[in-house]
Amino acid sequence: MLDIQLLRTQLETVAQTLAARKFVLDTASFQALENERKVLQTHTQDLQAKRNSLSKQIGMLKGKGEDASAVMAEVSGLGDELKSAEERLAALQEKVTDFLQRLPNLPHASVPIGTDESGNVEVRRVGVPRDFDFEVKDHVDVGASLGLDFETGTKLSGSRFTFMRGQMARLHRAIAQFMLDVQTNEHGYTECYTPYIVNADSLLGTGQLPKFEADLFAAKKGGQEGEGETLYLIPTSEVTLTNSVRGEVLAADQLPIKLTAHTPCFRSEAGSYGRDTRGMIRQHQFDKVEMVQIVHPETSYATLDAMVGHAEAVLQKLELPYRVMALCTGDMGFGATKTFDLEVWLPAQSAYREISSVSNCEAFQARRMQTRFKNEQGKNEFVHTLNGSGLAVGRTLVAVLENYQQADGSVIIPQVLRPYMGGLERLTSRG
RNA sequence: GGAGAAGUGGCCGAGUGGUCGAAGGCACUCCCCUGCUAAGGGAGCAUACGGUCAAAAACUGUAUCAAGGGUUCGAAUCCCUUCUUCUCCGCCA
Repeated sequence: MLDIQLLRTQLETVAQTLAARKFVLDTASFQALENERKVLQTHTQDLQAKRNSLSKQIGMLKGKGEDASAVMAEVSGLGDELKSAEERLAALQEKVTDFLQRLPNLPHASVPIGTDESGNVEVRRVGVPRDFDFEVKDHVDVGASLGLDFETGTKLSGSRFTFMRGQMARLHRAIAQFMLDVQTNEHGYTECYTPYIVNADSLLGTGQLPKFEADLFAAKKGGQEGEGETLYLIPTSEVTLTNSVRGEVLAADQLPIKLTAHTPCFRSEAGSYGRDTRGMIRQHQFDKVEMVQIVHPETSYATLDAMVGHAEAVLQKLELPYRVMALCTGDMGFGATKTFDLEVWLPAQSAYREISSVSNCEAFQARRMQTRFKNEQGKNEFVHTLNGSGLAVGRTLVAVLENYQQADGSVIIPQVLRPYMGGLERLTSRG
C-alpha cells in the first residue's frame, strides 16, 4: 500500500511513476473521493464533538443531582444526522482503502523502464551451458522412466499436477533439504514451519488480496457451504513468513529478521492458459524454499543484493548455469520496488528460465500489515520487507534432470545432493 | 464436539453506564538527590486519522479497552455474533 499522504501531496508524480509499470492511476476518482472525504469527515467529527460535549454535560448535571432534560433534548436531535454521517463516512473510507489497496508499488529509480519481459536487463551470467554430444531430451522425457509421472497427477487432481515415485521423489526432497540447509547454515536464516492455509488478512498484508483473488485456491471448513470465513492456500510462504510480524512494533535490535521455510505453494494459474503446459514448469502445486527478511529501511537495498547472492549460491553449488536479470518496470510484481530474477539454463529449451525472484517491497507490505519498529528517535517507523525464492524446488528438479542427463537415459546427481540421496550418484530406470 | 472462565496501554493490573484514553505498579526517558550496596524524589512516556498551516512546531478534533454489530443522550462497563486463550470432558494423527 502506498502512503496516502504521498497521493494527497504528489498525485501527478505518483501517476507518472506508476505509468511506467503500465498502471493507469485514476487521479480524477481519487481526487473526487478525497474531496468528498474531507468534507464528510470534518462534518462528522464536528457532530461527534458536539454530542460528546453535550453528553458530558449531562453526566455532570446528573452527578450534581440537577435536571438535564433540556440538554438531553438538544443532543437527541443530533442522532439521525450523526448516524447517517457516520455511515456515509465509513462507506467512503472503505472505498478509499480499497482504492489504495489496489495500487501497485512505485518502482525504484534504478529500475529499467520497459513494458514487458523483453525490457529486462541482464546483469550477469554465471556458468557455461554444457555441450551435449547426443540429442537432449526435456525433463518430461528424461523423467518418464525415472519416476516422474504426469498422468497419475492428472488423474488425481487434473492438469498441472505431478506425481513422483522412488528416487525421483527422493531427489525432489533432497533438493529442498539441501536448499534449506544452505540458507540456514550458511546465510543465517531461521528455519520455519508455517501453515499452508491462511486467512484473508494475511493475503491482504502481502498484497495478494484484494486484487488477485483469482490467482489463489480458496478453502472452507467442511459443511460450511456458502458461509464461514474463506481461507486460502498459500501461493508462496512469503505470505506466512512476512505476515509473522503483522501488527507488531518491533524493537530496533530485533532487526534484521531472516526467515526461511520449505512449503508447497498453490496457484490457480488463471491467465496462463496454454503457457508451459508440458512438464512441471508451471504447476498448481509446487514446492519452494523461501527467504524473507524484515529489515531497517536504510539497509533494504543492500539486503536485496545479499539475498540475490543467497539464491545464487544454491545454483552455484548445484553447478547449474544461470543469469541474473534486473526486471523492468513493466514486468515487476505488484508489491515490489525492485526485483531480480534468476534464470537457469534449460538445454532442451535452449533458454534461460526463471527459477527465483528476489524483491524489495520497501514499506509497501509493512504499511498493509502495520509492521513497525522503534527508530532512533523512539518513533514508530515502517520496516522494509524483502522476499526471494531460494529456490523453486520443482524447477530446480527440472534443471537438474535436463542439465545432468546422460546419453543412456540416466541422470548424474550433483555432488552436493548426494549426501541427501544416501550417497547415490546416478538416477537410473532400475533405481 | 460438550461444559465453564477469560481477553484493558510495551508488560502486570484496577475499573459494571457519565468530567475514563483509562487508577496503580513495572519497564523506559529526562531532571534532582545520594561517597557504597539492584536506595530515594520529581516530571514525562499509546497509536492512527482529520482541521488550522506552504511546512514544522504548536493548538485542536475524532477514533481506538480482542474484532464486528446493537442498546443508550452517553459504553472498557449492558446485549448479540465472531475470533483467540485457559480449565475439564469427548474425539483424533
